[in-house]
Amino acid sequence: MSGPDDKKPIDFIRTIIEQDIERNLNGGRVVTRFPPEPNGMLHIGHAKSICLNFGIATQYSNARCHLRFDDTNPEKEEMAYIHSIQEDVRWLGFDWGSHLYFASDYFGRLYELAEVLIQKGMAYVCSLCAEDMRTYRGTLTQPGQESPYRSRSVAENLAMFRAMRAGEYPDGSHTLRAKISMASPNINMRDPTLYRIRRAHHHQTKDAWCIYPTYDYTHCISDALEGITHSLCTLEFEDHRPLYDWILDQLKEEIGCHPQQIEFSRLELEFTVMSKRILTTLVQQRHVSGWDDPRLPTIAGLRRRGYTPASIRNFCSLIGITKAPNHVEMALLENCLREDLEINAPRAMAVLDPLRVVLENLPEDHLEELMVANHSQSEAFGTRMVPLTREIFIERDDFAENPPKGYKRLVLGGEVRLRHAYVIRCERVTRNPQTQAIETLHCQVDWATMNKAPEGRKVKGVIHWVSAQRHGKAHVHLYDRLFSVPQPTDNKGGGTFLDHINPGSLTVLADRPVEESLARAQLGEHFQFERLGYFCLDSCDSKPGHLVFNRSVSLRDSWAKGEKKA
RNA sequence: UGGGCCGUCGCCAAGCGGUAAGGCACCGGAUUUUGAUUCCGGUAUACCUAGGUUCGAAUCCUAGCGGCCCAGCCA
Repeated sequence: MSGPDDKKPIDFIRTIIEQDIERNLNGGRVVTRFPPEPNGMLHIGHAKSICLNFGIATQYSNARCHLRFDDTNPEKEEMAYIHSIQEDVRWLGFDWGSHLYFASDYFGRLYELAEVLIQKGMAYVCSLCAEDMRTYRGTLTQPGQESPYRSRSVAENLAMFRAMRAGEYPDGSHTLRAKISMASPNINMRDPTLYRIRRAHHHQTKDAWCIYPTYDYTHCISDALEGITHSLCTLEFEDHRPLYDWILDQLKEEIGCHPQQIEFSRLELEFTVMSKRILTTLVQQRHVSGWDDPRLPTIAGLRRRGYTPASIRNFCSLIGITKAPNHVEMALLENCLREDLEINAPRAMAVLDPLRVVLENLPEDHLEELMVANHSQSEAFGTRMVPLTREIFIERDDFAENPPKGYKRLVLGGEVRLRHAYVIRCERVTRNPQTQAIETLHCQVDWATMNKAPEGRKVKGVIHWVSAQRHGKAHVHLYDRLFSVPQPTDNKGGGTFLDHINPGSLTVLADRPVEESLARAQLGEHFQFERLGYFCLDSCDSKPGHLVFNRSVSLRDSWAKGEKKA
């Protein structure tokens, strides 16, 4: 791995870790973990966490990072996500080596430790139904009430918990709860649930269990069993830290390892959503084509859109790690991609809105095979052949009848350079007799201008083109932001995120002329279509003979910017 | 309104008592066969506000103000 993402920034978490290393805490070892729940696909917010956790593991000498599936809720989880998550982490460029774990690996140990808690009088079986438990919990401002089952004897608790495990009770009839304090101002400490009865088939443990441990009980113990030193999570778990610590404190003799939980703020990106629930809704209600829809901030979507692992890693490095709420602009992400592809994408030409041009001083059968550079800054990209013929296509907005001030492209009677080829002059236009729309431009090439500046005048404009007689065809997908407002989930004035979906987020252009060489493009391969943007061959819809290009990101366009202002 | 957390340029973000880094965005200008890239230059007397401590405060203290999270047998 090389590139800008190698510059490791020092954030408050790394500062803590470096202090811990210096003080020889944990024998100088650093063990982190990335703990996804397999109930959806990963998104750019997860990438932030992945880059943090795995980044730390690669950066310090005595360090490693585990991939652990937090699979304690079988009803919502699927095997398919377990595969896609691993694929995404690997694609981002990270490796967990042999350290692949499942929280469900620890179900046996977790159960034993629950009995230990019961024996210590620190947990009890509660027979309140869900609704009653909510009432007993109290509110933000009022303390809760103790469950009437709170004082069951150790023996009774043990017997009942064993019966729960043995399947002697119906789903939801009892829970195992920690005995902490119903008066705690922290609601998470008001006797939180540790185990619930759920007859659900688990993707890993199959039907071995009918009781499942909760996140709060499972996570801290899983961390401790794996010898995690720094358990990094997002801010919403800050209120859970006292519980994380409480459980491990009770089990000090049994486990003897107490990882440090440190929280950082989650990533918010403008004009999109990061909530798994909302992403799932968008997919299920078909507002997008699937989890890998190129408009989605999922790793799969970004990959299909044309984002590169390096660009995403660089982005994660640039946004930093803090506890402050942050809403990062899309422009930063886009810039990271441009920065990568500017150096790494070969160039090609395509015309998205074609206007026919006849080069009248070329013979009908003119065929000039131009060898052009695949990258004007780097010879390593080699060359390709681009055929020049009498008829070509140029971009419709590269010609103007009434040019705005400062227009550098083609006008009637004016000159422009055809990229990699000659300077041409536009002599006249012909129109559609019905609509009066311009149909064809009639131009003359200046033979003296191949690889040479024209004599006695300056030609400022350069436009791209494709032969009308020898070209390939491609469908081109143009993407815009999925939502029309910066924070689609902020609905203070009523409504939902669905009200902010941008109806113009996808534009499909069919059968556009592209240069012949693109027929050899590989799935997922990146190109810069000169003067237009970066595109990548769609890994899903593209087939041999049927090219589909996704626009990953447009080029910067200071002209369009000025135009908009005028 | 109980508890937890946060507040430095339009957006991220350094800074940890010695006089406001950097990136993105934006605005100029140079070079350019991509109006791209590259290159130069500009952009917070100011760090939520008000007091205080100090020779000196974004950094320490006090009081306010604003924002985010928490009442799943979700994670």
